[in-house]
Amino acid sequence: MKSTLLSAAAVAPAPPADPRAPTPALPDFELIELLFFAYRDFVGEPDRLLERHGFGRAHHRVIHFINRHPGLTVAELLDILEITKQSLARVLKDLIHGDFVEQKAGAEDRRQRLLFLTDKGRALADGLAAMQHQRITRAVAAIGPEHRPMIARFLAELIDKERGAAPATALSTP
Amino acid sequence: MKSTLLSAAAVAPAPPADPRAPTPALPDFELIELLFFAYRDFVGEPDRLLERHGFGRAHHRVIHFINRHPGLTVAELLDILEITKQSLARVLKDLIHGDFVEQKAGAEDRRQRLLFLTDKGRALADGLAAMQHQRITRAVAAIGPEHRPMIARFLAELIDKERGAAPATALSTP
DNA sequence: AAAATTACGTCAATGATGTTGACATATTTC
DNA sequence: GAAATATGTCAACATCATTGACGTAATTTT
Repeated sequence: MKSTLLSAAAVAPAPPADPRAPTPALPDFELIELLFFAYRDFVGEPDRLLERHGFGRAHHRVIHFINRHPGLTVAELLDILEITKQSLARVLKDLIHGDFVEQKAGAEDRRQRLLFLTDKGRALADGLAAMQHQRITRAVAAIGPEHRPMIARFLAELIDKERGAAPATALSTP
Repeated sequence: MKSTLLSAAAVAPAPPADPRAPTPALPDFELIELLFFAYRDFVGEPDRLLERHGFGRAHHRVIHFINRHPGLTVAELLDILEITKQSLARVLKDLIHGDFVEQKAGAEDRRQRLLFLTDKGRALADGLAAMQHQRITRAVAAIGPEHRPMIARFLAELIDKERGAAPATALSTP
Protein backbone atom coordinates (compact mmCIF):
# COMPACT_ATOMS: atom_id res chain seq x y z
CA MET A 1 0.00 0.00 0.00
CA LYS A 2 1.90 2.96 -1.28
CA SER A 3 1.11 6.60 -0.76
CA THR A 4 -2.18 7.99 -1.85
CA LEU A 5 -0.86 11.47 -2.45
CA LEU A 6 -1.17 11.67 -6.10
CA SER A 7 -4.58 10.18 -6.11
CA ALA A 8 -5.63 12.31 -3.19
CA ALA A 9 -4.66 15.45 -5.06
CA ALA A 10 -5.99 14.22 -8.35
CA VAL A 11 -9.28 13.10 -6.90
CA ALA A 12 -10.15 16.49 -5.47
CA PRO A 13 -11.97 18.45 -8.15
CA ALA A 14 -11.10 22.09 -8.58
CA PRO A 15 -13.68 24.14 -6.70
CA PRO A 16 -15.36 26.14 -9.47
CA ALA A 17 -14.99 29.67 -8.14
CA ASP A 18 -18.49 31.07 -7.91
CA PRO A 19 -18.18 34.85 -8.29
CA ARG A 20 -21.36 35.43 -6.29
CA ALA A 21 -20.29 33.22 -3.42
CA PRO A 22 -20.73 35.12 -0.18
CA THR A 23 -18.88 32.52 1.85
CA PRO A 24 -15.18 32.43 1.10
CA ALA A 25 -14.48 29.98 -1.68
CA LEU A 26 -12.86 26.71 -0.75
CA PRO A 27 -9.09 26.88 -0.81
CA ASP A 28 -7.53 25.56 -3.99
CA PHE A 29 -6.38 22.39 -2.30
CA GLU A 30 -5.50 20.79 -5.57
CA LEU A 31 -2.80 23.27 -6.52
CA ILE A 32 -1.64 23.59 -2.92
CA GLU A 33 -0.99 19.88 -2.74
CA LEU A 34 0.37 19.57 -6.24
CA LEU A 35 2.95 22.20 -5.38
CA PHE A 36 3.94 20.25 -2.30
CA PHE A 37 4.34 16.93 -4.06
CA ALA A 38 5.87 18.39 -7.19
CA TYR A 39 8.52 20.25 -5.29
CA ARG A 40 9.32 17.29 -3.12
CA ASP A 41 9.98 15.03 -6.07
CA PHE A 42 11.69 17.82 -7.96
CA VAL A 43 14.37 18.09 -5.28
CA GLY A 44 14.21 14.47 -4.18
CA GLU A 45 15.96 13.08 -7.19
CA PRO A 46 18.96 15.44 -6.91
CA ASP A 47 19.07 14.68 -3.21
CA ARG A 48 19.92 11.09 -3.93
CA LEU A 49 22.85 12.07 -6.15
CA LEU A 50 24.11 14.56 -3.58
CA GLU A 51 24.05 11.87 -0.92
CA ARG A 52 26.79 9.98 -2.71
CA HIS A 53 29.10 12.93 -2.08
CA GLY A 54 27.90 13.36 1.48
CA PHE A 55 26.14 16.56 0.49
CA GLY A 56 22.64 17.81 1.10
CA ARG A 57 20.17 20.18 -0.42
CA ALA A 58 22.03 23.19 0.91
CA HIS A 59 25.11 22.21 -1.06
CA HIS A 60 22.97 21.88 -4.15
CA ARG A 61 21.70 25.41 -3.87
CA VAL A 62 25.18 26.80 -3.38
CA ILE A 63 26.81 25.11 -6.33
CA HIS A 64 23.79 25.87 -8.46
CA PHE A 65 24.07 29.60 -7.98
CA ILE A 66 27.82 29.67 -8.24
CA ASN A 67 27.45 27.78 -11.49
CA ARG A 68 24.92 30.28 -12.70
CA HIS A 69 26.90 33.31 -11.63
CA PRO A 70 30.62 32.57 -11.61
CA GLY A 71 32.54 35.06 -9.52
CA LEU A 72 29.61 35.57 -7.19
CA THR A 73 30.63 37.07 -3.86
CA VAL A 74 29.73 35.57 -0.52
CA ALA A 75 27.46 38.50 0.29
CA GLU A 76 25.54 38.10 -2.95
CA LEU A 77 25.09 34.43 -2.30
CA LEU A 78 23.75 35.18 1.16
CA ASP A 79 21.28 37.61 -0.38
CA ILE A 80 20.09 35.04 -2.87
CA LEU A 81 19.72 32.16 -0.46
CA GLU A 82 18.42 34.26 2.42
CA ILE A 83 20.26 32.24 5.00
CA THR A 84 22.76 33.27 7.61
CA LYS A 85 26.51 33.51 7.25
CA GLN A 86 26.92 30.53 9.50
CA SER A 87 24.66 28.29 7.48
CA LEU A 88 26.48 29.18 4.32
CA ALA A 89 29.92 28.88 5.90
CA ARG A 90 29.42 25.24 6.71
CA VAL A 91 28.36 24.05 3.32
CA LEU A 92 30.84 26.34 1.59
CA LYS A 93 33.64 24.85 3.66
CA ASP A 94 32.57 21.34 2.63
CA LEU A 95 32.51 22.33 -1.02
CA ILE A 96 35.90 24.04 -0.90
CA HIS A 97 37.57 21.23 0.98
CA GLY A 98 36.08 18.75 -1.45
CA ASP A 99 37.48 20.76 -4.34
CA PHE A 100 34.11 21.62 -5.84
CA VAL A 101 34.41 25.36 -5.27
CA GLU A 102 37.37 27.73 -5.25
CA GLN A 103 37.73 31.28 -4.04
CA LYS A 104 39.66 34.14 -5.56
CA ALA A 105 40.20 37.55 -4.04
CA GLY A 106 38.31 40.30 -5.82
CA ALA A 107 40.34 42.40 -8.22
CA GLU A 108 38.77 45.72 -7.32
CA ASP A 109 37.86 44.98 -3.73
CA ARG A 110 40.28 42.51 -2.30
CA ARG A 111 38.11 41.86 0.74
CA GLN A 112 35.67 40.01 -1.45
CA ARG A 113 35.96 36.30 -2.08
CA LEU A 114 34.76 35.56 -5.58
CA LEU A 115 33.33 32.07 -5.87
CA PHE A 116 33.92 29.74 -8.80
CA LEU A 117 33.23 26.10 -9.49
CA THR A 118 36.10 23.77 -10.22
CA ASP A 119 35.73 21.31 -13.08
CA LYS A 120 34.63 18.78 -10.53
CA GLY A 121 32.09 21.21 -9.14
CA ARG A 122 30.78 22.04 -12.56
CA ALA A 123 30.36 18.37 -13.35
CA LEU A 124 28.26 17.88 -10.25
CA ALA A 125 26.23 21.03 -10.84
CA ASP A 126 25.57 20.00 -14.41
CA GLY A 127 24.51 16.55 -13.34
CA LEU A 128 22.03 17.94 -10.86
CA ALA A 129 20.70 20.50 -13.31
CA ALA A 130 20.28 17.80 -15.94
CA MET A 131 18.02 15.83 -13.63
CA GLN A 132 15.80 18.77 -12.91
CA HIS A 133 15.90 19.89 -16.51
CA GLN A 134 14.72 16.54 -17.74
CA ARG A 135 11.88 16.47 -15.27
CA ILE A 136 10.80 19.94 -16.31
CA THR A 137 11.16 19.16 -19.97
CA ARG A 138 8.89 16.16 -19.62
CA ALA A 139 6.29 18.25 -17.88
CA VAL A 140 6.52 21.07 -20.39
CA ALA A 141 6.19 18.59 -23.22
CA ALA A 142 3.07 17.18 -21.59
CA ILE A 143 1.27 20.50 -21.60
CA GLY A 144 2.73 21.64 -24.90
CA PRO A 145 5.82 23.84 -25.10
CA GLU A 146 3.74 26.80 -26.20
CA HIS A 147 2.39 26.99 -22.67
CA ARG A 148 5.77 27.25 -21.03
CA PRO A 149 5.60 31.06 -20.68
CA MET A 150 2.40 30.63 -18.70
CA ILE A 151 4.15 28.34 -16.27
CA ALA A 152 6.97 30.82 -15.82
CA ARG A 153 4.52 33.62 -15.28
CA PHE A 154 2.52 31.64 -12.77
CA LEU A 155 5.58 30.71 -10.76
CA ALA A 156 6.92 34.25 -10.87
CA GLU A 157 3.61 35.48 -9.50
CA LEU A 158 3.95 33.16 -6.52
CA ILE A 159 7.13 34.93 -5.50
CA ASP A 160 7.13 37.77 -2.98
CA LYS A 161 7.18 40.98 -4.89
CA GLU A 162 8.95 43.28 -2.45
CA ARG A 163 12.21 41.58 -3.22
CA GLY A 164 14.88 42.04 -5.80
CA ALA A 165 13.48 44.35 -8.43
CA ALA A 166 16.90 45.82 -7.71
CA PRO A 167 20.07 45.50 -9.75
CA ALA A 168 18.95 43.44 -12.68
CA THR A 169 22.35 43.75 -14.25
CA ALA A 170 24.46 42.96 -11.21
CA LEU A 171 24.26 39.24 -11.69
CA SER A 172 23.48 39.05 -15.34
CA THR A 173 24.95 35.95 -16.84
CA PRO A 174 28.09 36.95 -18.77
CA MET B 1 20.96 45.92 -1.78
CA LYS B 2 18.40 43.17 -1.69
CA SER B 3 18.51 39.83 -3.39
CA THR B 4 18.85 39.64 -7.10
CA LEU B 5 17.08 36.35 -7.42
CA LEU B 6 14.01 37.39 -9.15
CA SER B 7 15.87 39.50 -11.59
CA ALA B 8 18.47 36.82 -12.04
CA ALA B 9 15.82 34.33 -12.99
CA ALA B 10 13.85 36.80 -15.04
CA VAL B 11 16.89 38.06 -16.88
CA ALA B 12 17.91 34.68 -18.20
CA PRO B 13 16.10 34.12 -21.47
CA ALA B 14 14.65 30.72 -22.11
CA PRO B 15 17.12 28.78 -24.23
CA PRO B 16 15.24 28.27 -27.49
CA ALA B 17 15.45 24.52 -27.85
CA ASP B 18 17.09 23.86 -31.17
CA PRO B 19 15.82 20.50 -32.37
CA ARG B 20 18.99 19.91 -34.40
CA ALA B 21 21.28 20.70 -31.50
CA PRO B 22 23.79 17.87 -31.15
CA THR B 23 25.12 19.19 -27.87
CA PRO B 24 22.67 18.79 -25.00
CA ALA B 25 20.47 21.86 -24.70
CA LEU B 26 21.13 24.19 -21.82
CA PRO B 27 19.21 23.28 -18.70
CA ASP B 28 16.02 25.25 -18.23
CA PHE B 29 17.52 27.37 -15.49
CA GLU B 30 14.64 29.77 -15.53
CA LEU B 31 12.01 27.24 -14.48
CA ILE B 32 14.43 25.49 -12.14
CA GLU B 33 15.02 28.71 -10.25
CA LEU B 34 11.45 29.90 -10.41
CA LEU B 35 10.38 26.66 -8.77
CA PHE B 36 12.90 27.20 -6.01
CA PHE B 37 11.89 30.76 -5.27
CA ALA B 38 8.19 30.18 -5.75
CA TYR B 39 8.13 27.28 -3.35
CA ARG B 40 10.19 29.11 -0.78
CA ASP B 41 7.82 32.04 -0.68
CA PHE B 42 4.81 29.77 -0.94
CA VAL B 43 5.72 28.07 2.32
CA GLY B 44 7.47 31.07 3.87
CA GLU B 45 4.33 33.01 4.61
CA PRO B 46 2.61 30.14 6.46
CA ASP B 47 5.86 29.55 8.31
CA ARG B 48 5.55 32.93 9.97
CA LEU B 49 2.05 32.17 11.21
CA LEU B 50 3.10 28.77 12.47
CA GLU B 51 5.95 30.34 14.42
CA ARG B 52 3.48 32.11 16.66
CA HIS B 53 2.27 28.72 17.87
CA GLY B 54 5.79 27.36 18.14
CA PHE B 55 5.16 25.12 15.17
CA GLY B 56 7.13 24.49 12.01
CA ARG B 57 6.57 23.33 8.51
CA ALA B 58 6.17 19.72 9.60
CA HIS B 59 3.21 20.66 11.76
CA HIS B 60 1.69 22.46 8.80
CA ARG B 61 1.81 19.39 6.63
CA VAL B 62 0.25 17.23 9.32
CA ILE B 63 -2.71 19.46 10.06
CA HIS B 64 -3.19 20.10 6.36
CA PHE B 65 -3.69 16.44 5.54
CA ILE B 66 -5.77 15.72 8.61
CA ASN B 67 -7.95 18.64 7.61
CA ARG B 68 -8.26 17.26 4.13
CA HIS B 69 -8.95 13.72 5.22
CA PRO B 70 -10.59 13.64 8.65
CA GLY B 71 -10.27 10.26 10.28
CA LEU B 72 -6.99 9.58 8.57
CA THR B 73 -4.97 6.86 10.25
CA VAL B 74 -1.39 7.26 11.35
CA ALA B 75 -0.21 4.76 8.77
CA GLU B 76 -1.94 6.63 5.97
CA LEU B 77 -0.39 9.87 7.09
CA LEU B 78 3.04 8.27 7.10
CA ASP B 79 2.44 7.07 3.56
CA ILE B 80 1.45 10.53 2.40
CA LEU B 81 4.27 12.40 4.04
CA GLU B 82 6.92 9.78 3.42
CA ILE B 83 8.61 10.37 6.72
CA THR B 84 9.39 8.01 9.56
CA LYS B 85 7.19 7.16 12.48
CA GLN B 86 9.52 9.04 14.78
CA SER B 87 9.39 12.26 12.82
CA LEU B 88 5.63 12.15 12.75
CA ALA B 89 5.35 11.19 16.42
CA ARG B 90 7.09 14.35 17.55
CA VAL B 91 4.95 16.82 15.67
CA LEU B 92 1.80 14.82 16.30
CA LYS B 93 2.48 14.90 20.03
CA ASP B 94 2.87 18.69 19.86
CA LEU B 95 -0.39 19.03 18.01
CA ILE B 96 -2.31 16.74 20.33
CA HIS B 97 -0.95 18.34 23.48
CA GLY B 98 -1.77 21.76 22.08
CA ASP B 99 -5.32 20.59 21.39
CA PHE B 100 -5.12 21.02 17.65
CA VAL B 101 -5.57 17.33 16.87
CA GLU B 102 -7.47 14.56 18.57
CA GLN B 103 -7.38 10.82 18.19
CA LYS B 104 -10.21 8.33 18.24
CA ALA B 105 -9.90 4.58 18.17
CA GLY B 106 -11.08 3.04 14.94
CA ALA B 107 -14.57 1.55 15.01
CA GLU B 108 -13.75 -1.49 12.92
CA ASP B 109 -10.11 -1.86 13.86
CA ARG B 110 -9.51 -0.55 17.33
CA ARG B 111 -5.75 -0.59 16.91
CA GLN B 112 -6.02 2.33 14.56
CA ARG B 113 -5.91 5.89 15.81
CA LEU B 114 -8.11 8.01 13.60
CA LEU B 115 -6.94 11.59 13.45
CA PHE B 116 -9.23 14.62 13.55
CA LEU B 117 -8.71 18.33 13.89
CA THR B 118 -10.27 20.13 16.82
CA ASP B 119 -12.01 23.44 16.18
CA LYS B 120 -8.77 25.13 17.14
CA GLY B 121 -6.86 22.94 14.74
CA ARG B 122 -9.30 23.59 11.95
CA ALA B 123 -9.01 27.32 12.50
CA LEU B 124 -5.25 27.15 12.15
CA ALA B 125 -5.41 24.86 9.14
CA ASP B 126 -7.91 27.15 7.46
CA GLY B 127 -5.76 30.19 8.14
CA LEU B 128 -2.74 28.55 6.60
CA ALA B 129 -4.70 27.31 3.62
CA ALA B 130 -6.16 30.76 3.10
CA MET B 131 -2.69 32.25 2.78
CA GLN B 132 -1.60 29.75 0.21
CA HIS B 133 -4.93 29.93 -1.55
CA GLN B 134 -4.69 33.67 -1.93
CA ARG B 135 -1.19 33.47 -3.31
CA ILE B 136 -2.25 30.86 -5.82
CA THR B 137 -5.38 32.74 -6.74
CA ARG B 138 -3.36 35.86 -7.49
CA ALA B 139 -1.02 33.86 -9.70
CA VAL B 140 -3.84 32.08 -11.50
CA ALA B 141 -5.57 35.39 -12.09
CA ALA B 142 -2.38 36.78 -13.59
CA ILE B 143 -2.20 34.09 -16.25
CA GLY B 144 -5.93 33.87 -16.75
CA PRO B 145 -8.04 31.28 -14.94
CA GLU B 146 -8.59 29.38 -18.16
CA HIS B 147 -4.97 28.26 -17.94
CA ARG B 148 -5.28 26.78 -14.48
CA PRO B 149 -5.68 23.21 -15.78
CA MET B 150 -2.36 23.57 -17.54
CA ILE B 151 -0.69 24.49 -14.28
CA ALA B 152 -2.20 21.50 -12.56
CA ARG B 153 -1.11 19.23 -15.37
CA PHE B 154 2.41 20.62 -15.36
CA LEU B 155 2.81 20.14 -11.63
CA ALA B 156 1.33 16.66 -11.75
CA GLU B 157 3.85 15.75 -14.42
CA LEU B 158 6.69 16.78 -12.12
CA ILE B 159 5.64 14.16 -9.62
CA ASP B 160 7.21 10.71 -9.56
CA LYS B 161 4.92 8.39 -11.41
CA GLU B 162 5.67 5.09 -9.74
CA ARG B 163 3.81 6.21 -6.66
CA GLY B 164 0.21 6.07 -5.60
CA ALA B 165 -1.71 5.19 -8.70
CA ALA B 166 -3.05 2.79 -6.10
CA PRO B 167 -6.20 3.16 -4.03
CA ALA B 168 -7.72 6.27 -5.51
CA THR B 169 -10.78 5.82 -3.40
CA ALA B 170 -9.13 5.11 -0.08
CA LEU B 171 -8.77 8.75 0.86
CA SER B 172 -11.45 10.30 -1.24
CA THR B 173 -12.81 13.36 0.43
CA PRO B 174 -16.10 12.45 2.08
C1' DA C 1 46.25 59.65 9.04
C1' DA C 2 42.79 58.25 12.18
C1' DA C 3 38.18 56.51 12.36
C1' DA C 4 34.34 54.17 10.65
C1' DT C 5 32.46 50.87 7.70
C1' DT C 6 32.46 46.77 5.00
C1' DA C 7 33.41 41.78 3.67
C1' DC C 8 34.39 37.81 5.40
C1' DG C 9 35.60 34.04 8.69
C1' DT C 10 34.81 31.70 12.95
C1' DC C 11 33.28 30.17 17.60
C1' DA C 12 29.63 28.60 20.79
C1' DA C 13 25.08 27.34 21.65
C1' DT C 14 20.53 26.05 20.15
C1' DG C 15 16.39 24.40 17.58
C1' DA C 16 13.58 21.97 13.98
C1' DT C 17 13.32 18.21 11.21
C1' DG C 18 14.73 14.25 9.47
C1' DT C 19 17.02 9.36 10.03
C1' DT C 20 17.76 4.08 11.93
C1' DG C 21 16.98 0.39 14.95
C1' DA C 22 15.04 -1.75 18.69
C1' DC C 23 11.36 -2.88 21.61
C1' DA C 24 6.49 -2.81 23.99
C1' DT C 25 1.44 -3.14 23.69
C1' DA C 26 -2.92 -3.84 21.97
C1' DT C 27 -5.64 -5.90 18.52
C1' DT C 28 -6.85 -8.58 14.69
C1' DT C 29 -6.32 -12.54 11.77
C1' DC C 30 -5.16 -17.22 10.68
C1' DG D 1 -2.66 -20.07 20.39
C1' DA D 2 0.47 -18.06 17.01
C1' DA D 3 1.41 -14.64 13.70
C1' DA D 4 0.80 -10.39 11.74
C1' DT D 5 -0.57 -5.54 12.14
C1' DA D 6 -1.08 -0.62 14.04
C1' DT D 7 0.71 2.24 16.98
C1' DG D 8 3.75 4.29 20.58
C1' DT D 9 8.24 5.06 22.46
C1' DC D 10 13.25 5.09 23.49
C1' DA D 11 18.11 6.16 22.29
C1' DA D 12 21.36 8.02 19.17
C1' DC D 13 22.48 10.68 15.41
C1' DA D 14 22.72 13.89 10.93
C1' DT D 15 21.50 18.05 8.37
C1' DC D 16 20.26 22.53 8.00
C1' DA D 17 18.83 26.36 9.92
C1' DT D 18 19.14 30.07 13.78
C1' DT D 19 21.44 34.13 17.00
C1' DG D 20 25.09 36.65 18.94
C1' DA D 21 29.66 37.73 19.52
C1' DC D 22 34.23 38.58 18.08
C1' DG D 23 38.44 39.05 14.89
C1' DT D 24 40.89 40.49 10.72
C1' DA D 25 41.72 42.60 6.55
C1' DA D 26 40.56 46.07 3.27
C1' DT D 27 38.16 50.07 1.89
C1' DT D 28 35.90 54.44 2.61
C1' DT D 29 34.99 58.53 5.19
C1' DT D 30 36.19 62.28 7.80
